[in-house]
Amino acid sequence: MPHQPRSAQPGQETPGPETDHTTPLQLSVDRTSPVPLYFQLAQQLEAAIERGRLAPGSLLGNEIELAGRLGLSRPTVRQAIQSLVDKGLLVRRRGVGTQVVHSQVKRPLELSSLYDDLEAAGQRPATRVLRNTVQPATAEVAAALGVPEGAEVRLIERLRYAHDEPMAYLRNHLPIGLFDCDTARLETTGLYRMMRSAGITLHSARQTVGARAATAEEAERLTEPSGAPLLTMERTTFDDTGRAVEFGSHIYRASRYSFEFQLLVRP
Amino acid sequence: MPHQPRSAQPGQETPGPETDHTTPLQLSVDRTSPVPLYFQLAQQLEAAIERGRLAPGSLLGNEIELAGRLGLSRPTVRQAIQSLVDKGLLVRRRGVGTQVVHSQVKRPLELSSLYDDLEAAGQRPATRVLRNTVQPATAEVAAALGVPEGAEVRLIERLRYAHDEPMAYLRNHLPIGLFDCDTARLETTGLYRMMRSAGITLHSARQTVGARAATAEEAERLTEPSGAPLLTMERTTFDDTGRAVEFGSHIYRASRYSFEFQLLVRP
DNA sequence: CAGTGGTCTAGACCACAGC
DNA sequence: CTGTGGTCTAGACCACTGA
Repeated sequence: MPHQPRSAQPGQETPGPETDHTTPLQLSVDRTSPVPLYFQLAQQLEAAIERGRLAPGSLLGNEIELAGRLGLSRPTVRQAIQSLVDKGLLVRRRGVGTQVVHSQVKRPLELSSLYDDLEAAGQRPATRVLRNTVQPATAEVAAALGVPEGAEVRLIERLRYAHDEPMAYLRNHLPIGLFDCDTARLETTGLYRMMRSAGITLHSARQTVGARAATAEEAERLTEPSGAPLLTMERTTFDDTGRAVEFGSHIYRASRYSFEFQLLVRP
Repeated sequence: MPHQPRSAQPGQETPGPETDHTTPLQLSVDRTSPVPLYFQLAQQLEAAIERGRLAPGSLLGNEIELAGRLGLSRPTVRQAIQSLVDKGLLVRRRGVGTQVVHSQVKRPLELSSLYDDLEAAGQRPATRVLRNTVQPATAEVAAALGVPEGAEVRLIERLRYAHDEPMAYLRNHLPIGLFDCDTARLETTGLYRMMRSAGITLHSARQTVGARAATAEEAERLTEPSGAPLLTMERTTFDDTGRAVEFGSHIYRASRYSFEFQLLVRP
């Protein structure tokens, strides 16, 4: 997600090799594969767009013809196209056709953990677990997690480092019994990765991002001067059944971090 | 979107009237209506969930039976259900059935303008346009908007007030000719509302949120003490064809604002 | 006008969950 | 085992776009 080291520059993407506008595009499906036909087609179209074989703005050819060419039914082809429309890669216009979206649309950023972000950025992340206990939920935590006030919840406090420098102070509350919350594993990986490997399917998160000046204690913990601007984030994460699986209340050194994310308009 | 006055409290939702778990739910479609059948069904299901007539976790009844009851085909019913699954209101489990998600999932926040947010929060927003000109695009702006460097783009600088107090300093770059950018209208409404009424369909936005200390000039403009923490936001907004329609670079008084938004995991 | 996507039908077989 | 959703087919008619 969303978190990005300040140092990371949004590099300009180099254009792919010259697009071949003559051949109509090589597409085929494997009916012996367990992969759904619509999914195979969607993957191939997405790859073609990605590689520039389908130029931005170019028409895809009508659905009937595409279905005939692949030996598929029209609904199946439509399902493939629809999945790419949902991803924002294609646009359908009645009476016109289906075209590749103009300009390179960057793919939406994933809901990843700060740990993964740092690792992907080559920042050599490290974690120090300051606390890993079970406590009764305060009113705020109970409301966020949807548990009764006073119910036991796990509290985890961590310092996240990159290149041996503190980057963020992370405070998480989790429902107990959801998955094994081993301190040793917490030190070597991210919370979301632990959840995913426990079979939890993350679905959405609601966040509030703000800023404020660091207190003396916070400043010391993050090796910032007192009063330095901090980024604050509160996040409640939900799984695919709508249950809250995590409530976090974090602070980041604003001098080192900013959040990057993609918002989608829900029509 | 995203922007929320600090003062706004996320009020606890009061539970609806007692759910009737006996009657299977009143559903019907009007075949004379121009509204698609799957959409009518989706609306009714959504309303039922909203009103608590369908309790969280309750099963919806299988698709075949539902189709039979409504006189619809299964694919049509599936299309309705799928749209609600996409919205995060329903969960499908093979071999189990379709159930309403646990816990009230808040609906994703919209990509609205700061103006709309303030207005919705009863903050009586006002805008002062400081600048509304056409300029050659800098490298950064050109990259964000996908236009050649040096091409003419519109530059708008605004101060946004709430209750007669400055809240944010907004700086926008827009492709020229996209829509009429009248200064008078800018003072009485939001940019996104102007775009929408010009027929532009907003699709997604990519944002970066950070924080830093205010410079002397910024502090004065926002009536904050020098060095006060500011929230910074850069945003590029895209329409449904993938074209960048706006690039903004804004600062907000951290003492007054935080951003709230919802992230969705794209499977 | 012809061509496109938007919607809808009435079937079919399969994979997986839970008993 | 039964019941569920997941996938797929081969048609159909309509609404809109652009020439």
